Amino acid sequence: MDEVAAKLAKSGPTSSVIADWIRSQIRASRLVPGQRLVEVDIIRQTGGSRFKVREAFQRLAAEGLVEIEEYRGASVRGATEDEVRQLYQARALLEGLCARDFTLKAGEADRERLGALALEMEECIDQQSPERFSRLNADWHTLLMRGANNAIIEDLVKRLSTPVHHLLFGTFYRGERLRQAVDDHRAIMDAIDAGDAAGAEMAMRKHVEHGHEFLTHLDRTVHDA
Amino acid sequence: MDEVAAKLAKSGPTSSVIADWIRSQIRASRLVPGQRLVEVDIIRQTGGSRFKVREAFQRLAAEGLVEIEEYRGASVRGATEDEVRQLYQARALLEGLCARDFTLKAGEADRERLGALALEMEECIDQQSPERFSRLNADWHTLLMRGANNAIIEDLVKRLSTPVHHLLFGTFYRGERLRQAVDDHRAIMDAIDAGDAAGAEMAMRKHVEHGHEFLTHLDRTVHDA
DNA sequence: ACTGACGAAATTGTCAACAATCTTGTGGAC
DNA sequence: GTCCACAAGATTGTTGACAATTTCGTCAGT
Repeated sequence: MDEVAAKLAKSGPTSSVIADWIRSQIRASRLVPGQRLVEVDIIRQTGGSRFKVREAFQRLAAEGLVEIEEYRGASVRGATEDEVRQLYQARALLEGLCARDFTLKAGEADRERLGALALEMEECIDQQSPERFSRLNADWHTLLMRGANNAIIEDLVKRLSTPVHHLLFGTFYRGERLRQAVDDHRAIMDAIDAGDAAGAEMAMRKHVEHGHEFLTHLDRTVHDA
Repeated sequence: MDEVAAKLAKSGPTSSVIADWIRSQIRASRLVPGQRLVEVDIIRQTGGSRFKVREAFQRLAAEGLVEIEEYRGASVRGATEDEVRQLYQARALLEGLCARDFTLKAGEADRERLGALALEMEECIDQQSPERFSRLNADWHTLLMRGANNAIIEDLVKRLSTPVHHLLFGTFYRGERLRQAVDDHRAIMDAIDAGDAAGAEMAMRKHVEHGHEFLTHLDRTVHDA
C-alpha cells in the first residue's frame, strides 16, 4: 500500500496545492478580477482546512495575484491596462535574455525538443484546438527558460504571466494570432540554430511584444462591442 | 487621542509588519542563510501572535526569501553563486529599462531630487558612513524606478535585491566601491539630462554589472582569507 | 416609492489548546 | 571511547471555538 498517498488523502491538500488550484481557476477565468474568495467556498471545493486556505491566500497575496482587505477577505486582483504594458515590457527583456542564453548554453536534446513542440503547435492551427495550443505554448516557453539555465527568470516570468493568462487565452481563438506565434517561434529557433544569440534575443522580444499588441487589439475590439 | 495608534498597540503588529521586520533582520545580517526562524523567538522579539508570525512566514516563503519544511519550520534561504548571477542579470535589464523610461517620462522635480540624493552620497564617501550610503543608494534607485512609472519592475527589483542586500552591504565599506557607484550614477544622470534614453539604459546596466563584479570579487577575497 | 436605522446572518480575525513530529540528552552495551 | 535505543523536551501542524466586522434583509417613517 502507498503510505504517502494514503497520508495525503487523509490530511487533505496542502496550502500550496490549494494555492495552485486557485491559480488555475484564475487562469481558466472561473475566478475573475474583483471576485471575492470566500473561505468556506474554497474549503468546500478543495477539501482543505480553513487554516490551509488562509495560508494559501497569504502566498497568493505575496505574489500580487489576490488582494487581502481587513474583514473583507481575499479577492482576485486585476491588472490595469498600464500594468499589463509594464508586465509585457519586463517579460520581453527577461525572455529575451533567456533566448540569448539558450543559444549559448543549451544542448542538442533541448533544441530538438523545442523544435518538436513547435511542430505540434503548427498542427493545432488546423485542428482548432486553442487549449492544446495554449498548453504547448507554455511548455515551449518554459523549456526555453529552463534550457537557458535561469530558474530565477523562469520564476519571475511565471509570476508575470498568471495575471494575464486568461486574457491571453482569448487571443488563441484567433487563427492569425496562432500563425504569428508559430512564425515567431520559427524565427527564434532559426537564430538559435545559427548560433546567433543577439538575433534570438531580438526575435524573442518581438514575439512577446506581438503578444501584447494582439492583446490590446483584442481588448479594444471587445470594448467597442 | 489617536484611535488608530491605540488599536495597533493593543492588537500588536500585523503579519506584514512582522514580515518587514524579518526582511530587515535578513538585510542586516542578523539572520543569516540557513538559520532557522523559530516561531517563539520571533514572537518574543516582535510581540506578534503565533498566528501572525506564521502568516508572515508564508508571505516570505512566496517571495523565496525563506524556506518552509514540514515540521522543521522556516529557515532563511541563501542564494548560490549562480543564482546571484542570474539575479543581477535580471536586475541589469529591468533597471536599465527604468533608466530609459525615466529619461523619457520623468519630470524636472524628480530629476532634481535624483541629483540631490547623488550629492548626499558623495558626501558619505569622506564621512565613512556606509549605512547612510546604503540607505541613500536604495532611495536613489527607488526614485528612478518610480519616476519611470513602473511599479511592476520596482516590485520585482525590490524582491531581487533583498537576498543579496547583506552581501552588498559589505561592499559599501570599501571606498573604491563607493566612488565607482557615485561615478556610475553621475554617468546615468548625465545621459538622462541629455535626453539620451539608450545611453541611460546602457549606463544603468553597466552600473548593476559593476555591483555584481564587486560582489564576486569580495566573495573571492573573503574565501581566500 | 424612497430613505435610513436596526438587527440577524455571514464572513473574517484571533487565540489557545491539543496532536504530530523532530531534536537533544541520557544511559547502557560493546 | 563509541554507538545505539529510548525518553523527555522543544518545535511545528492542526483544529475548533469565540470575537470583531461587514453585509444584507427588514421595517418604520416620510
